[in-house]
Amino acid sequence: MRLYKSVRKMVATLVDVARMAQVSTMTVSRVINNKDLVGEATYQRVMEAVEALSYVPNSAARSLVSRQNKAIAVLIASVVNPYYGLVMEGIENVAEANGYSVLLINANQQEKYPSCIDNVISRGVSGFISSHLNLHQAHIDKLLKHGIKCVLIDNEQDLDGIASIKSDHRFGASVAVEHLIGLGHRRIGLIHGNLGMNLKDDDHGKEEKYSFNLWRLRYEGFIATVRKHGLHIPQDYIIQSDASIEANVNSGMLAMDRLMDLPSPPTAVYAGNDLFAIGALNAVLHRGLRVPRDYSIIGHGGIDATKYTFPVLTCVKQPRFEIGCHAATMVIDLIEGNTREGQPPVFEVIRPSLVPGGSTGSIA
Amino acid sequence: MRLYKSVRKMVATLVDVARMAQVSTMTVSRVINNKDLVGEATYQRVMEAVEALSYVPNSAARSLVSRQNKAIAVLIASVVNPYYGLVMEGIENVAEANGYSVLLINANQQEKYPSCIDNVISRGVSGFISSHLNLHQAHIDKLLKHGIKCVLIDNEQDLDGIASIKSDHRFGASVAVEHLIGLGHRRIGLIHGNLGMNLKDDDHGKEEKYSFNLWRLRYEGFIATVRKHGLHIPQDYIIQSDASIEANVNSGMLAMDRLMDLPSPPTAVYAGNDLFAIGALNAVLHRGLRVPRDYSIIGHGGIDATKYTFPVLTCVKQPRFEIGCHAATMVIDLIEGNTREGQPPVFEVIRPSLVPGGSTGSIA
DNA sequence: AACGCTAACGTTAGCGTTAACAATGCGATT
DNA sequence: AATCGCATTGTTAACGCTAACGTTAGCGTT
Repeated sequence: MRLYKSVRKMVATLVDVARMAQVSTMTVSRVINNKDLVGEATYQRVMEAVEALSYVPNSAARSLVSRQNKAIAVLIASVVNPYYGLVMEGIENVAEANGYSVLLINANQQEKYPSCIDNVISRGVSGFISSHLNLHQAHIDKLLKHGIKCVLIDNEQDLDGIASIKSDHRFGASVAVEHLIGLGHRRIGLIHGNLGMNLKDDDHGKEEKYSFNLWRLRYEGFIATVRKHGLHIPQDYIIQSDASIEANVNSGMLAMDRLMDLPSPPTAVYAGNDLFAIGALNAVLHRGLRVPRDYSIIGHGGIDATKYTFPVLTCVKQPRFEIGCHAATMVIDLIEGNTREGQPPVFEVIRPSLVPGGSTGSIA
Repeated sequence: MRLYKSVRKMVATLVDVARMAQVSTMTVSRVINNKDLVGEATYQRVMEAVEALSYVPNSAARSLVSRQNKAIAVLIASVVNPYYGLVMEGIENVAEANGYSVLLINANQQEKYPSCIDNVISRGVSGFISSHLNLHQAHIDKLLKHGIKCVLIDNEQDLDGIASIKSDHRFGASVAVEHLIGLGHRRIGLIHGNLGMNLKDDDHGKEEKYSFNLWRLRYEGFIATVRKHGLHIPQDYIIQSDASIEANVNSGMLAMDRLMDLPSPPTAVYAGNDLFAIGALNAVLHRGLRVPRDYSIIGHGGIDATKYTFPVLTCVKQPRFEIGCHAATMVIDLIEGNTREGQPPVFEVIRPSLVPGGSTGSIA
């Protein structure tokens, strides 16, 4: 006789419940899954046993047999980035409402992607959401091969046939600029991040064509809109800054300083993200000037911090919560086969909207 | 002959790898777990097969047999709360470095706790961390009964014998007040949240004694410190506000307005959290007054938003990243049995530190 | 009365992995 | 040469659960 059970078994299993309720394990299984027909009396007896033993189903066993574990892996670049909070919240909400769990995975460096992907596969999750990463076809293919349904949020590259959600950054930029123009501004500055052109030819990047880049899209939206209104924007009104999470606000300040130092500075600035905008705002205040009296400033993103500034920052807001909800709904639909077979993958574009604050005003 | 395999098997398993490498499954298992001795040649052969089949171990099967799934569940009240970001980051970092995954669970309402706990148990995680919740002994007992190791971060109630991490809120408050007194302030206001006394006697709360409440501790720290310096603080310098995440900044503004309207207002304010402080700051600026010229303001927490204000907010900073790291290290130690059997559970107290900013200054 | 039908429940096997033990082979030791 | 020891690999059963199918009893139908 082997001594497998040396570690005393402390947790009740289906077998224990079955024994206690004097039924077969299958009946217990049916009861706790609310399916098939089970007699009323039996049902009660089983439930009592479940209570008495405080039985909780073992999901490892479940997913082993069902090849589904009702979990969704979420890959994001940084938990700290205030942008993701609401996205996560949206995902979590929908997931929870559908009985799914969320596996959070930090993919802060591109080199880590492969191991993250393996991790995801190994965990046997049913669904996968990535947010604002730069996943390649190969990564996704591996996931798909393992039967994992994928949804991408604002992936840098366009990937064929993968369900995805994108923010309409170009549109957002145009909303911002239209707002400023509507207020009478004709000299408008732009602070943006890395446009993703002229990439260094490193090993990974050689064959990549960035068909999607947040900064370039916002830049293009800006240019298109000012052009549409026939405004002439001098080259030195457009400043590229460091958008890394650590530098953000600071580089916004530096950029604004440069703009204010121009012989003929802009009267309004569209900052490509909220932290730039906050930095710009602070730079103005630092000189003892006022917003929006001296400069109007508008941000893009809609993070909470925009509500904490004085004056409150006007910004273009991305519906982050909704994006998260959408993404989760999409994966779950994919997992549960709610989408018709032949149908092409969902490909949603979400439009941001203007949130008026106190940092923009009519030109004097 | 049954038709089990009707869904074509698309993912390679140990058996496939074993067959390809002409060895037993056990040998493959040994190879991928890098343990026991495996011959060099065999090792290579197996690894090749693993590569060729792009085999990824099935963690459901693993955890079924090992009763461990190298996952840690993290229960927090709100993903959006900027406070948790860095805590999560710390947890994630340590977890990942040790091969653990993080299961994120949103427990935004106290009524949801039981189902969250069941969820955690069902998922069969090895470890459990909760952050800033109000878990009861019963919740934890259920987890422990199922062999799940628990660590609590700033749980509202003290629970016997459970490893936990606490911030020294009282000390933090004293640091803040000492800082203000050091600058010459003698009329100091306090904005705080619900002290958790005089609780309504609802069904759940009848037998509860809150031995730990963030706001009360900070309040006590404030009182003790001003008393130590022999300062007289009139009752109307102390304002209780709504600290819910939605109201935070606004209620900080309202509170500061009330303070400024006093016939003899304080010269400095210790706001019990950063968002209160930001609100207070904005209230001052709104009146066209200046910080710290007219009022000094200090916050407590150290969220990123403190760096975005103008002037930058002086605050007492809780080492959130470190707290997360600690918590994760503690659970993993518990899980892997690195702690001696007889040893009492770890019970750590973390002290915050002052982060000087521009919102506090010497009294005129 | 023989039949079929169906609701209610039971049996069996298998999901992919690993712990425990067994077996093998080969050089070294006595 | 027989024995021992060790390194390496194999065999078996079990983890907890559920899909697929089998069985039973009670009912109505012809």
